Amino acid sequence: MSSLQFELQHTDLHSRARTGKIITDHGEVSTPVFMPVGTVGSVKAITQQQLKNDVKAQLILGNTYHLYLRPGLTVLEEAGGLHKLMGWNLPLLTDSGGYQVFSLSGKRKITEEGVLFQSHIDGSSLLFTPENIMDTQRIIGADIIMAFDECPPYPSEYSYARASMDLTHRWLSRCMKRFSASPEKYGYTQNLFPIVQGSTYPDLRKASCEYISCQDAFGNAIGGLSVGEPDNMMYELCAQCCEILPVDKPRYLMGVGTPWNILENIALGVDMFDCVMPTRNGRNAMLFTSKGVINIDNLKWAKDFSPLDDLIDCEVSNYYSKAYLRHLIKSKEILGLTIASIHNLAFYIHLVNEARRHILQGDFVSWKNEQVALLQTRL
RNA sequence: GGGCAGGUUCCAGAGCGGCCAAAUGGAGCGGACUGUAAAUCCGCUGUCUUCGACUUCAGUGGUUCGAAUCCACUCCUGCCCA
Repeated sequence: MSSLQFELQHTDLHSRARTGKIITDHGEVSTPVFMPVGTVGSVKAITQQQLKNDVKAQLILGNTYHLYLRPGLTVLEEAGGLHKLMGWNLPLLTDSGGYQVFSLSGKRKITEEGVLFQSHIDGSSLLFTPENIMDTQRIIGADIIMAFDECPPYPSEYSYARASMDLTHRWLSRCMKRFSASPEKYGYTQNLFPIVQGSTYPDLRKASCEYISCQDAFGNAIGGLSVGEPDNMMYELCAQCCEILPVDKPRYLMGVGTPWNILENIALGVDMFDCVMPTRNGRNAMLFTSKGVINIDNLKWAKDFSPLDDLIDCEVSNYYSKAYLRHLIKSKEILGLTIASIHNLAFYIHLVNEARRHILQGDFVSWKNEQVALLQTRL
């Protein structure tokens, strides 16, 4: 079986930040990369064309739990996979449903075998196991797929965190066994990323990173962060993980985060990020811009006819004014959701591209420190 | 000119003697949101510095221990008849 490729291009002298390239059968991805989240095969409120042309996304996410429920396996299989169903010919990554173990904690029961979910749509019982999650991700057909894990909440007791991590590790073995025993369905390569857990406990994180590193996967993910812990705690744990995880493999920090979170974690050696924040918060009136954070609902933008952001390379951000977007959002016009989502995603991707440029240029740390302060400004 | 029905806090609209600064919507204002059960959710929305105090339910004057609620008149609004 062939594998994806990761080429590490350049490592910063003053931090652990690096640039690289992931090569998949659906194209190349420059890292660091931010991946928009399209849970059900849709980055909410925006089209695939907008994703390519305005947002300039290189890779987007789908979610196994959600896609399994709708549209379901028969549709996905007959379509020839998610790429074809949704009309996205660039790389895709699917999360396994491990996050739903966390976010739908009131609707599931964890056992050694797997997780028994009560469907959030119709209440029916569904057993997700490492094996059937692999099978489902084969049918969805993303270029990168994730191991089935448990994302424990913050805070978690040590004993719980340890047991949860061990379970995730046992599930990983089952995932890898099933994955390697099952053929790719659509003639292109898929690769499985294992996920580090261990909650907020350094010794557990260390153990998990060491365990994960031994699997010799194509890339490795850090899970269980950005679930409510303070930023500094996240950075410390992430730093620790990046020191252990292989240098020559991409590192994916799952679910992170704010623009400043992303810059800080790039500095620690993370290559891949995804987060719902630019889209969800965009739909809820929060804009991330080159000059700081805007709540476009606020009265003070009502007569601000300046562009959303004229410092980034996005026609939508350069063209529409704050006053207009405020009007759309206040009026609950559907176009407002689209413009806000495109802008926020374009901003995130611009930011990560700038990070790459500064890493290559050699002034990443000073640029990053300046940006981290600036981007948090409440405008 | 006559007959009905009404005038409540930004709007709509409950309340019809004390539990009313006044339900519920909406609008407005503010906040939250991190591998998406989210175009969602949570506050605030008469004045004052909090417990609390004070001024409100078209206006004026009454009845009553007590009135947005009852009575009288006045002023408005809608519909109907001349």
